[in-house]
Amino acid sequence: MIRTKLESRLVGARKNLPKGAKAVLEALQKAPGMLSARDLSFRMKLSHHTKEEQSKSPGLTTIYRSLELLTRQGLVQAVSFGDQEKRYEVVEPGCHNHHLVCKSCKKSIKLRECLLASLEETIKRDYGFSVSEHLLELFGTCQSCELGTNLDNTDRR
Amino acid sequence: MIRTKLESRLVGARKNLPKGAKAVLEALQKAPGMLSARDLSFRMKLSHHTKEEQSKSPGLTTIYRSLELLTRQGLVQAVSFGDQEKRYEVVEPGCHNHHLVCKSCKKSIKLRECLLASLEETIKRDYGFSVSEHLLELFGTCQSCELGTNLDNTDRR
DNA sequence: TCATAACTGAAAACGGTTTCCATTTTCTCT
DNA sequence: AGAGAAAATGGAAACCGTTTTCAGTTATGA
Ligand SMILES: [Zn+2]
Ligand SMILES: [Zn+2]
Ligand SMILES: [Zn+2]
Ligand SMILES: [Zn+2]
Repeated sequence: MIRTKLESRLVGARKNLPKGAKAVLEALQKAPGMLSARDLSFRMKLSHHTKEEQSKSPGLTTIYRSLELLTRQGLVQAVSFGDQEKRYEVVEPGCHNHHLVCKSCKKSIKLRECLLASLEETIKRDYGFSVSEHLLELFGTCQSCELGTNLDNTDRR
Repeated sequence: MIRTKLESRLVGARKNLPKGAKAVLEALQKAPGMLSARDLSFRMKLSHHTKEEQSKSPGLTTIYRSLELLTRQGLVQAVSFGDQEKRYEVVEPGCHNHHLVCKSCKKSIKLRECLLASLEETIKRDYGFSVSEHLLELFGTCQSCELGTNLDNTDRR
């Protein structure tokens, strides 16, 4: 098959991922929400069955390195809540998400769109500042927690 | 002088601050921008002259405790940029700021108003989620860096 | 095949923050 | 003022997420 260099680079992006990174990406895809590096490590171990298999799941170092790689490639997003721990989630390649994080049940809801896209224009005009990245996360109480109808208090971020 | 309990509590807020916290608040007020706890510690030491005096400036532990106290009282805001280190700045009591952080010169510009205040209503409607706090910081390039007219590259956050 | 580069992981280092605990300062009541 | 209780303080150690180091392993490609 004949491809242009650009095509190869794009198509190859996923293929050429090192084994560890591929495993991390898969695990993240299966995960219900955001995961910290350590959470991820646990989950990857658990997803195997025998002790022997578990020991083959990548070490923390590789997980961190893979997350960094995947983030650079735009396949994964690091989410920061202002605490020490970063969480990671898969994203539409090149896109990003923001979240509503319930302080009561700890679940997080993805915003359907970036609230800032439109504002960056305004900021350029008002401040002469060109925004290239931003950090936006919202905290509060989700509907079911507010109504007291939330029985599921699993800390599943 | 006769005061209601509430009045006393409010007026007293600053007065009743422990010595260390008062010192931290003062240092923070004098500072040109946001400071990390460690930066703050340095600055407080430097602001004294003799060795003896310097040793009287509060230790890091007290600084952290004071920042926590001042934050609880709404006099200081902890700013998070998604890295490990928190920065602190004084705010109008009970208010908060967001910033435009230049990735080139590292200076930060305070936004004149919170961009989200109006959006929280929309979010309540669209997601049934009551926002009580939020994290919003913007990164990019400031005007002078973009124009290349910024000679002052001091890393003064 | 051999050489080179890429990848991996355990242990150690790191850096910001928090905890522990013994001491000092401040407050309260007499 | 003085005794006793409560609050504040600071150095050292612990903590915890993350990064670095380095020695060993695996893929790549002439
Ligand atoms: Zn909830
Ligand atoms: Zn966005
Ligand atoms: Zn700049
Ligand atoms: Zn705001």
